[in-house]
Amino acid sequence: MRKIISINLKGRDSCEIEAGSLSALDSLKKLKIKAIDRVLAVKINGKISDLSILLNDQAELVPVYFDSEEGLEILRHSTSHVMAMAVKELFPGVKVTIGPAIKDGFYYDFDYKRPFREDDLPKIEAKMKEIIDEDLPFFRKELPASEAIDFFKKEGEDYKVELIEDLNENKVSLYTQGSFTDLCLGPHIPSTRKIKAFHLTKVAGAYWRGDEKRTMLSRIYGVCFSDRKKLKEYLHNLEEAKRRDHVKLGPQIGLFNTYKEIGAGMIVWHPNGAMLRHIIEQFEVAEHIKRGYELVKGPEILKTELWEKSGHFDNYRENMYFTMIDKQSYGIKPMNCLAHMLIYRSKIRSYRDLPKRYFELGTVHRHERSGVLHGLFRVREFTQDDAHIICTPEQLNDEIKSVLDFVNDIMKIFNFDYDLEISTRPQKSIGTDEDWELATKALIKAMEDNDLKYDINEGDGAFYGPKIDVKLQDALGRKWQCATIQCDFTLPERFDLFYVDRDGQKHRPVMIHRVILGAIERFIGVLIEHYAGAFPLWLAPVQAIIMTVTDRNIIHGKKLLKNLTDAGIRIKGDFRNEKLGHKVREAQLQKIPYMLIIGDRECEKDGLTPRLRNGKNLHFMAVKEFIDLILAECKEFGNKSIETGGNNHSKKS
RNA sequence: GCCAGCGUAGCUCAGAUGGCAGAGCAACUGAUUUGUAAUCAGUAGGUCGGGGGUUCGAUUCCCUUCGCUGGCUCCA
Repeated sequence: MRKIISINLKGRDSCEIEAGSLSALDSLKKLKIKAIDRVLAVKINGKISDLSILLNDQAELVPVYFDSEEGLEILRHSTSHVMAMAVKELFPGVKVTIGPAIKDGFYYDFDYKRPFREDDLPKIEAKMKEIIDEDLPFFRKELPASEAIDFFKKEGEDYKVELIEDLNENKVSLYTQGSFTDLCLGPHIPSTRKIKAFHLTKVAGAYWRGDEKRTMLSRIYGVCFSDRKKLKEYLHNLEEAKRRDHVKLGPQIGLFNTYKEIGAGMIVWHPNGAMLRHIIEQFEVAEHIKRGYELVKGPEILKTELWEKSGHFDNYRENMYFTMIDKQSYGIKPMNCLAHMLIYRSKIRSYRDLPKRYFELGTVHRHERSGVLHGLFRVREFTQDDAHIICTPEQLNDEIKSVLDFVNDIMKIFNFDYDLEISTRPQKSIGTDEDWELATKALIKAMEDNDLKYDINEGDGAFYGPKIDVKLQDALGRKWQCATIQCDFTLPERFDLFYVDRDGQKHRPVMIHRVILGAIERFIGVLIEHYAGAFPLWLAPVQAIIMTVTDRNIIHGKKLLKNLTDAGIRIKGDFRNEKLGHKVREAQLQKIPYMLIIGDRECEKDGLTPRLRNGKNLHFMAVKEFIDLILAECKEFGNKSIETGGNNHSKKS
């Protein structure tokens, strides 16, 4: 029996067709949508599908275009299938596993008798281009799981068999293009020629199903965009990121270095970097004192017994270093909380004393696995701007809220946008379910009270409590975890912390662990890349450099050097017998904000002419005028001179 | 820790199918006295990351170790 159905473009044209007579693509054509060749898939009543699907029921259609987020995901996923096909043709005996779309591209994991190498990529890429030129259509087929298992067994694709068995579905779908068939939910692009711009970028090892106890597979990464221009743009951004790379830039501008004779993951701060740290640390101390924190300082090593008591020994041992002193085992601290607990416990506390807010720029050591180390971002010794707030359960909400405000204030000063995530109870953890629930709710409530939007990160909390993680975004839009706020009911219990309440009875306080910048090392790494080494004046380790034109000007230059140093300006002098252009070039490469040119004119009129690092010259000015200029600029924290694109700090819309 | 790649002067890089190790910049010395991204000349600089092996001979081939890079796992 013929059935007539009505189809329409969401909120627009509609028409009637015979059920099962037209594919989604033909229907879209019939509805005369724009730029049909840029459509990759379709949403049918909200559900995303292949264009080849036949319409059997009344449908509201929304075309999915190439450059939409969903379109790109489909395109990238299909490209991964094309890559898998190319690899199978080039490397007989290879087994395929999974190959999803990811940010900017895709990957596919393979099991082959040898891992893939970078120099395999051009061959694979060439093969992929052949496949794309053949314009092979993607076919979808649904079949019972058992049949699919038989099919993949025959093909020798054991990983696919395992995947289907674990799916526990009666029916599965397969996609085929040319000689290649893959287990896949879809949807896919109509045919391979839709792929216009891709590039294979790197090879890497990856564990089967992310489990380090299972087979090491060989992963190939690629990027893929809707057109060549976007691909070029992406590659250009990579170059830009390389130009800002703190691992290279840091040593070049005299901030820090690493030394293999000292050891992996250990940072040595050179004068400019030590100055930068000092500026940031001083700033932080002042900000904390302003907000009612007290400075404290714990030792670097504490008895192992204490780490056993806190739960670190059971839950964090692999990351800790231990040493023996007089037959006593000690652990080098990986966190700062223990001493803070004992400081609290050193007196009987009344509810009137709470909250106690202990702040420490605490240097910790963690045994990070060698493969994860990277520049300042992952190190084995680092300093946290760490505080522990011990308060009554009633105060918890307000305290979390004020920490969130604190984070917001500081991020604004450094000109960072950020996102928030709540991480819940992990597998390996201590404490009761009730406490975890209570703590998690407290975090959520504080976020909602502050009208902040957040994501949930299941099972990603610390072993002693859930946390709010702050992911800041740098000038290139990359995200970094820095601040974290963690709620803890367990350590107060383990250390038997209490306060005496109005009722004269002992009660258990709650503890918040929190950092604002996180690890100073990582934060400085982010800053270097954010500013490309050209720090705003208040952070610049060297704010200005005096450069003389000839030796006649040295006396005046030295006088200025003293005046400006006395005024508290971080200044250097370049009195070498070099041409001015040479001195300018070097200062420029060092990204020093102000170059103060001193020639005969400046000597006669007793002043200086500043040149900015952007190449602009200011007018001649007296020393006093320059000092005022600098002090005023420092007060702005550089927020006017950098553009990071909008100042949205995660407020709910 | 695992997979892959890499390590030659302070930096950027050449080099040799195994036969005395090179350039530019930086450094140092001298000349030059200079006005906004590199003045000229000269000098010095290396157990080719370390250790072991194969070889008449290793920076080159093999093993091992240290370090770096990109991923995986982990994380501030």
